Amino acid sequence: MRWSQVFIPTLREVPAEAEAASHRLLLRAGYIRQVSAGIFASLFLAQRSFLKITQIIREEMNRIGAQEFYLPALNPAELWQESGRWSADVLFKFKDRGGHDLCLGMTHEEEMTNIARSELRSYKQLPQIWYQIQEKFRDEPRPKSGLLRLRQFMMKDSYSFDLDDAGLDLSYQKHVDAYHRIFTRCGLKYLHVEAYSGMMGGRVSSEFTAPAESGEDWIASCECGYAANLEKAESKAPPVSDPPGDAPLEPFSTPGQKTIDDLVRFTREGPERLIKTLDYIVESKPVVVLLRGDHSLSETKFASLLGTGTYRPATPDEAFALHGAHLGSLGPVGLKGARLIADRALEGRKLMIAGANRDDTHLRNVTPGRDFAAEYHDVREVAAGDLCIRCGRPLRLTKAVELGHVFKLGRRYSETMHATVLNAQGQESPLVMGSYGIGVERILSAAAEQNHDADGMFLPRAIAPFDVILTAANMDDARVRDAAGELYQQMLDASIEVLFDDRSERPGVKFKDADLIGVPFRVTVGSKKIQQETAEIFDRSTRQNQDVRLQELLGVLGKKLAPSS
RNA sequence: CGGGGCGUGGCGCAGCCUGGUAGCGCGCUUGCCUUGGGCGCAAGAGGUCCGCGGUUCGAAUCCGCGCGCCCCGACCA
Repeated sequence: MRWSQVFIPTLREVPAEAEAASHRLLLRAGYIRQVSAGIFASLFLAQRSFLKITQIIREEMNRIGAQEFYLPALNPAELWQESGRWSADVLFKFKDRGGHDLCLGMTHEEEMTNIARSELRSYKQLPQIWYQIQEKFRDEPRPKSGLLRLRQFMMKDSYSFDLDDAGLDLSYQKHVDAYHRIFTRCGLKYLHVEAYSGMMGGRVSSEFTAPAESGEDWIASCECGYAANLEKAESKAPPVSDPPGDAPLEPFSTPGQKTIDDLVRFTREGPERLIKTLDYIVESKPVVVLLRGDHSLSETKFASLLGTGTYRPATPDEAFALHGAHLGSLGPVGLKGARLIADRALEGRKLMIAGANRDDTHLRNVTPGRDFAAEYHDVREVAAGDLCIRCGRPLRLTKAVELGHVFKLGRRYSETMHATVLNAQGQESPLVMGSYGIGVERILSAAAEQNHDADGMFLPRAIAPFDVILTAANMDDARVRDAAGELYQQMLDASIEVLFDDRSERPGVKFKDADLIGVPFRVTVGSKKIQQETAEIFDRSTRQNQDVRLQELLGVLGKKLAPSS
């Protein structure tokens, strides 16, 4: 391709709305333009990149025996009403001219299951893995960060159908293997982490995430290999020492001391010596949660434990009705009429401080187990400084972009949608399903996040729109023009994907653009060096410049391109 | 959905407080010049000042109501 003939609208200045690095860069480099919140047009460079990414995905999916489909995004309401997801508020819904309810698919469990149930009859047809690479639509409450959270986006989603759990385990593992190959081939730094499955999800799920500044997920990881999404991550709190011996409960006056911070100042005890009492109303019943003063509740763990997402913090009036005291003096001792859940970090502790359920009063020497009985569960969010549950070393917390999610769905859809096959005994048996997604735009965004500097991007070769940019420093110099033209032809003949910058711009402009757009190598032909029959090969990621004789250039370049191909 | 910010040629911004000719830089067009890191000179083109309503002799500017976009939080099958 000749730059003079293609559309690559690079920007010198950054549009004000772009904050995330990948968003800024992809705009400036002329990859994308925004149409509306969370809706982007992919221009020439972006589309080239996406085609490379989807090709890698396709090859690796095909390698595990998955079959590519193409399904409609436009769905009748009935399908979603049947699965129970019609009420999802991120689902785009509307009516056709006949007044029929329709929606745009946000994933394709319903459609895939629908095909499976009407076509799969026998266990002998299993296992099946079906996938597609298609647009998904989600009415996100808050689209953001360029291509990182979109309302319309491209997703590879696959679905496995097995007769039993053992089969599902196998299909799941195939996907995990394929995903490792996909993200490795895309040249990304990534982590495979344990994930929270969501209220509607199955039992097991894990995510592939790319550490990046603009990521929305927090990942806890350890040298020993343990890694989990913060929603799911478990940890040991560093040990805390309580006073020795034993002592009876002792109320003391704490006028006006309401928050943990207040009490820390007032009592001169550390926050880890306090018990934090939180009241929730769960499906109209009160649930009281106890945490260490310096810990915070993980709402996903809490919801997961409750088995429902229908809960809210209690109002001050409701808390008063339950405890006989106002917020700020609540505690577990003597509490009746509520389910009492304590975080595991309180197990085995003693002589702590908690609210007395009397206004402006707290209790000293509160000892879990002796002074109140609670169910112990892990309900707190991992905090900086916590230790790995496997090996005891300190956990790292990293921001990351979720690239892919693999789920063991089990029978959630096959049961609600009656998708069964006959097993070897001739009995109807619900299909055991898995679902597996990859966000295509997020791969490009994560690569930009991970591979950029002040001047622009240096994308991994496998997903960069071109392998090489051939820069003719001065098109008015006939020797330069001829030599560059010849090199261009040689590269085309060698199947190197080359963008020939033949514009009659000043060299500075061309170098700036070349640095910006994410092509891994630049070959520069200039007036001075052409007289020595040499040109330069510039490695964008390392910024190493190398003079190479013209007749050797193709060979040297070929070697540089080879390793990652 | 709560909090904050912004909306003025393609992009980045000033003007708004204190109402009276719509401006600057970049980009774009043409000519000259220059040619290894966004060069210089000159001449141009390009604007429903987000929309609607109100106040006023007069509104980009003041008031009201909307809409859009960004950020933080909530949410995220």
